[in-house]
Amino acid sequence: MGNKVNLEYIVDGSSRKATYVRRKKGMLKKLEELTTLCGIDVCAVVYSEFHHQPLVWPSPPEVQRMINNFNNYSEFGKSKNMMNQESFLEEKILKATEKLAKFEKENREMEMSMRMFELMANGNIIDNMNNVELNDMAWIIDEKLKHVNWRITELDNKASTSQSQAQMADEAVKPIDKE
Amino acid sequence: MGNKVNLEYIVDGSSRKATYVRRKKGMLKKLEELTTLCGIDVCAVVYSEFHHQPLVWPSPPEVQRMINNFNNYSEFGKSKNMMNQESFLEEKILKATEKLAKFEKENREMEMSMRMFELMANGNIIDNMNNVELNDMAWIIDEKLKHVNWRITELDNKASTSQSQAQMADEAVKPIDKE
DNA sequence: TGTGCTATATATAATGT
DNA sequence: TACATTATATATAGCAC
Repeated sequence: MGNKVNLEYIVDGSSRKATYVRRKKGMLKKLEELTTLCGIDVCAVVYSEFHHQPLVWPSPPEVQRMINNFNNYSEFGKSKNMMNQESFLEEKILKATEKLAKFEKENREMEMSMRMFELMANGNIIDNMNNVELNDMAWIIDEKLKHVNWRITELDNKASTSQSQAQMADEAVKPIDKE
Repeated sequence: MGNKVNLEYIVDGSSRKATYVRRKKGMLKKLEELTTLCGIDVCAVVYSEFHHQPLVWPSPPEVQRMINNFNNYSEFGKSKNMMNQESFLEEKILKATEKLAKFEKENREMEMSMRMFELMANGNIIDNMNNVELNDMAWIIDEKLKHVNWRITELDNKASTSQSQAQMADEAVKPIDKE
C-alpha cells in the first residue's frame, strides 16, 4: 500500500480509472487549497476518456472568464489598434463585457451551492431519519455558519466604528507585500 | 515542521509567497503525474500577484490549443479568418449579448436552486443521504465555507488597505506569455 | 463497480544557513 | 531571498469487500 509508483501510462483500464479518480480528487483539493491560502485565481480544464465533457475547475463560468482574459489580450488587443475609428463599437463591447463579468461573478458565488444541490437532487436522497453522521454534519455545518456569521457581524461593526478604530484595524491586518 | 495548516488566506506576504512557491511546485508535479499516469489532457492557468503574466501549464501553445478546443465555436478563430474587422466587432457584440442573456438565465435558475438548497439544509426536505454523499457534502460544504471566510478576509483587507488591494486586482489580468 | 483500510510514499511548514 | 533539512501532515496504492 502507498507503493512507489512507476511514472508511466497505466495500461490496465480499471487501474487507470481508479488512479484517475483518486488523484483527480487530490489534485482538485490541492488547487482549492492553493487558491485559498494564496488568494490566487486558478482555472483548470481536463480532457479525458472518463468524461464526455471536459472537467472544468472551479466552475464553467470561472473558467470561461479566465479563458476570455487569456484570449482577449492576444486577439482583441490587436484589433483595437487596427480599428481606431470603431471606438464606439469598442465601448459597446466594453460595457457588455463589464456587465457580463458582473453576472459571472454572481454566478461564481452560487456555483458551489449549485453543485451541492446537484449532488442532492441526483437521486441520492434516501429517507432514513436517524443517521448519526447526518446529525454530526448538521452540527458541524451549524457551528461553521455561526462562525461565519460572527465574522460578518464583526466586519459590520468595524465598518461603522470610528476612524481611530479603523486605523487600529489597519495595523492588525497587514497590507499585502509586493515582491 | 510539516505542521497542520490552517486553510485560510495567509495574510503575511512573505509566508504567502513561500507557501505559493512550495505548493505551486507540488501542484504542477501532481498535474504532470496525473497526465502521465492516466493519459489525459490537462491545462491550467494561474493568475496571481506573484507573476506579472499568468502562469500557464503545460505550455502556452498547449493551453491555447485546449482553450480553442474548449470554445468549440471559437469566435476568435472564426473571426480571424472569415470576417472583416467591422463584422468581427459586430459578431463580438452579438456573442457578448447572447452570453449575457445566458448568464442572466443561469443566475435566475441558480437563485431558485439556492433557495431549494437552503430549504434542504434546514432539514425541511432532505432527511438523509448515504455515507458517500455525506462525505462529498462534507468536503464541498467545508470548501464553500472556507471560500466564504476567504471572501470576508479579502473584504476586510480591502477595507483597510484598499490601495494595495486595488493594485493587486489590476495585476491579476495581464497578457499571457512564457513565465 | 465503488468504499474503507492501512502501510508507504510524498508533500510541505518551520527552521537554519 | 533562496535553498537544505527534517518532523509532520497528507496523499495514495494495493487489497478486501
